[in-house]
Amino acid sequence: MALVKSPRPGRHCRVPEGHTIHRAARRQAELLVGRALTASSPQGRFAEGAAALDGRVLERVDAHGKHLLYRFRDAPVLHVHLGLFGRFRVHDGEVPEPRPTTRLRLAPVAAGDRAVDLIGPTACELIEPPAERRLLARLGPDPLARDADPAPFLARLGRSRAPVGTLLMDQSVLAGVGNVFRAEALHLCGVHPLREGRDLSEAERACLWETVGRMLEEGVRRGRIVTVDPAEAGVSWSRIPRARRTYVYGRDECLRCGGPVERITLAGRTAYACPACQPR
DNA sequence: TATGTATGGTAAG
DNA sequence: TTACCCTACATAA
Repeated sequence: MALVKSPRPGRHCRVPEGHTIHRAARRQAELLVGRALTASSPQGRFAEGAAALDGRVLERVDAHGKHLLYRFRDAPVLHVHLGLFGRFRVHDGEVPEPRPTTRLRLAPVAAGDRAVDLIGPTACELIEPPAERRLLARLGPDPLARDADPAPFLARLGRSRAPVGTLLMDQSVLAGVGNVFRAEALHLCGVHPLREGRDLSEAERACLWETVGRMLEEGVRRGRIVTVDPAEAGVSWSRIPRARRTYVYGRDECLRCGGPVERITLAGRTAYACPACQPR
């Protein structure tokens, strides 16, 4: 039997949850919106779509949960989802040759000093309005949206018999939460992931919404996931060591009480919980 | 060089 | 539930 080594928090922090996507939307809008863009697919799998976008003016970039929608003048909407492996490489100042795995490169026609590369996405496609409506219709409220309404989220939790750990990862219940935020929000609210949604108190459900929202906002500001309270860690945000940026995610011992962290597979992914801080 | 792992999601059985 | 897709990087061999 192989020794199972636990992932060290911070060592694999490139895979995106909602905050990464909102941050990317903001940054790319700064660099690209209002300009005619060249679009190319060095890797080749999006050659046709890139050709349809080439030369068009980008008008806006919207983030919904973990999904990105690029709106061009006189062209279909570009839908991007990074999935587990996808990432952006943003170049501002010097633009290197694209890597062979670059699915899509967007760059202003006029300026040769900036470009956005998309690598390894789960989705990179042009969609028509009906498909866009279907996509948005299957997403729950996104706490990062300006007009976010918690009511549908609270109601779904309140009537579901599914484990709350499964519900938090379900993008139709709540958009933007991934495995780290799931683990950390449940821990901060003292809720065990295996409890049924409908068994949570109103205060616990409200705590989850509020906590997830705070963590996502902090993630957008910081550009990384830090969920521990700096006061508790005794240092400023930027000085929290990598190994202490989460309470239970990826850890063997709870950062708060030192007790063992249990691992449960929920919604196909490893959930982390401290049975002492999060009783069943 | 090969293997294992990852913060995601979909579609098929 | 399972298989599968997508990529980069660390570690083992």
